[in-house]
Amino acid sequence: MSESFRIPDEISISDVAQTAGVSVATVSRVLNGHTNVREPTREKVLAAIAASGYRVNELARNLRTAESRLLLTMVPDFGNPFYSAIVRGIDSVARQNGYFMLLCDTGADPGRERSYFDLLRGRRADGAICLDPAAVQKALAEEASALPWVACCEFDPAAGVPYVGIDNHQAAGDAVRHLLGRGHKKIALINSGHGYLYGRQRAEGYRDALSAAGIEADPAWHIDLDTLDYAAGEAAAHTLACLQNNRPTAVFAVSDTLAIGVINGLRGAGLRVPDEVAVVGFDDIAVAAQIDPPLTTVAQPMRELGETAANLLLKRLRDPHAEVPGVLLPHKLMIRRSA
Amino acid sequence: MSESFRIPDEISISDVAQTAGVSVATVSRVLNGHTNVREPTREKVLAAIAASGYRVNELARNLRTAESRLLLTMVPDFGNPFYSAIVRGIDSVARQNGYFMLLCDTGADPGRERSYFDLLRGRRADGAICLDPAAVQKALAEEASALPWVACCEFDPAAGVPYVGIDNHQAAGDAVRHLLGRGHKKIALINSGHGYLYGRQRAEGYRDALSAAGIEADPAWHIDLDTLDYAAGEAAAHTLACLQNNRPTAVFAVSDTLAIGVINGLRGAGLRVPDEVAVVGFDDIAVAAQIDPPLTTVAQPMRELGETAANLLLKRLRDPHAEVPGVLLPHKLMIRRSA
DNA sequence: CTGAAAGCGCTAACAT
DNA sequence: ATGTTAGCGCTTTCAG
Repeated sequence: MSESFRIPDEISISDVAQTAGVSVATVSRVLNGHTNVREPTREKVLAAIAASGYRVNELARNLRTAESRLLLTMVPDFGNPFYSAIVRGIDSVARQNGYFMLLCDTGADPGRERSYFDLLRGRRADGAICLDPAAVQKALAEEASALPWVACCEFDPAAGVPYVGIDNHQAAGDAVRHLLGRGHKKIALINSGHGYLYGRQRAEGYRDALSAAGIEADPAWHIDLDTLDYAAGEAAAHTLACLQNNRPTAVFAVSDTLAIGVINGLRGAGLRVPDEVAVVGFDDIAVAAQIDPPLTTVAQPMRELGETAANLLLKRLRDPHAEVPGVLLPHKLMIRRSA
Repeated sequence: MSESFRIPDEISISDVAQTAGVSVATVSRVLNGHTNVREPTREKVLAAIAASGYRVNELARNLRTAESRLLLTMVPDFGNPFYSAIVRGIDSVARQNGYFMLLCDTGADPGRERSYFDLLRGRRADGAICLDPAAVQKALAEEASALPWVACCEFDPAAGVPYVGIDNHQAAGDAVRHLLGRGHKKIALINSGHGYLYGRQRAEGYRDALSAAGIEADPAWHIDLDTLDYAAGEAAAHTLACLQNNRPTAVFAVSDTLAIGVINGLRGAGLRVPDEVAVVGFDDIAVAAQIDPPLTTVAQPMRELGETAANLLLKRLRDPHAEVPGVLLPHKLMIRRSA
């Protein structure tokens, strides 16, 4: 089972030093690739390491060097495919720069988010990227503002935290104008809860595009949801379908998951998409192009969003005093068959 | 470099001790909730902590206590919704037991998986749950077998690593028998690459169910893919659709993402589901019930899978010598409209 | 080129 | 009840 009751890897640098017949300093030098070690010595050390199966205790190293080379990414819900492409972008630049990226699911809960920020405070991670709702971020804005983190997708430009995202107001306007261009005048909005900044911005974009066209929306067409589940979208569609006398002919959902649920709900209510009701979504997640009819939606540059966020963070890590800008990336309307 | 440039939170336990006029031991005692501290003393310490904004350096604490209370979960691709429910199960039991769970995306790459295992070796995490392909796990089986980890969904019963999963052979058989029961005799199999154990097991389940019914499958109906992308399923559907003289009337895909792609591809080829071709998937991800037609699929108990994996790991952490069993959880065929 | 020694921030005996 | 002290395993001056 085991040596004589010590688990195999209780070997420390001094054990290695001893069997190699050198000092711990020398072992440390070869461990870190320092050049000032004579070849024979280095080889002795390497041999001792190999023979013992020694592994650096990163905890000790991190304590000494005061860095962990770990980055955290916090998402409100990693069940939402929207985040995966972003996270992959973050991961790839982190990796290229010698960092590990670890993902945390906060469930959009301030308490949980806070606990992950504690990993930062406790020096167990060097920095973080937060995709949580702006409201959640705000909950710890003051106390966390000194911490090395950046906001992605959701951000408060006034918070003094570096961020990257898109112009949601404009993007929502583009979606609505596309619907307008197809002759729709009765356009519903299916939005997420008020915790999300993007929700407020897209709602404004929707409203502004409508009023610019001289159209006034029926309040009954404006539905606020507290989740982005498919099921929530489905339920919203039923609500809309029941508006007998004044049913909208189009709906703009602020998330593809919602939009997909809406299409399903419409189908359940016997309404055909896009003939009777057109639907446009937001994000352009992978499955959006797979469903029937393929979803017209506003594509976010997900991978670039992630890469940019990671680069901003890295920059901030290199120079804590650097002015890190907020950046907005371009979106793009993907016209498919649902609208 | 620093000294005069110290960032605000360079405060250590001894600073606190000093301003509180006590020893570091006492500060440590109140930090850890030990009872043998007089109330007035405790209050002095608490005040000093609050005044300074002091935060425990977890790195130092971890080094001293030799545990990090961090758990790692490695997935081959967190873009696949199948994993999110499992991960959520893991997360919740980890949290209940005072552990943080952090997610790693290995991209099914042995090199990356290895680097995450290094976090374990370097004592930066206490344990891990691995959902990677069995082949990837195997790549480091020997060297990693001493490490505290468990396998989830993908596992090699002979590897000596605790695991949890389902009976893939049986589950695939159930799917195929359902198709058989509907009168299908020409049933295609769309499988993932050979790296996945579940792929081999489900292929066998498929074959066995078929031969038990006295049916021999045309080799052209057996398509192996090297990804689970929607697009791959779509492409496979086209291949199948082109089998003019001997086109299958049903397809069993080993993943819902594949099945959804297949349905889309079939539609593109002008074939109606389920009338002309029936489709059954595997996993029962959230979107499976949303598409048209709703997908018939084999549901895995995803959340329980995750919870069980976490419990096995925790058990192993508590007692490294405990015999931790392999466990198989029940699956369930969800009959919807696609087959 | 190599070693001795200090110390990162904390916890836990061991004293008092 | 509180303080003193010895490390956890490592990196890094500072000497030689």
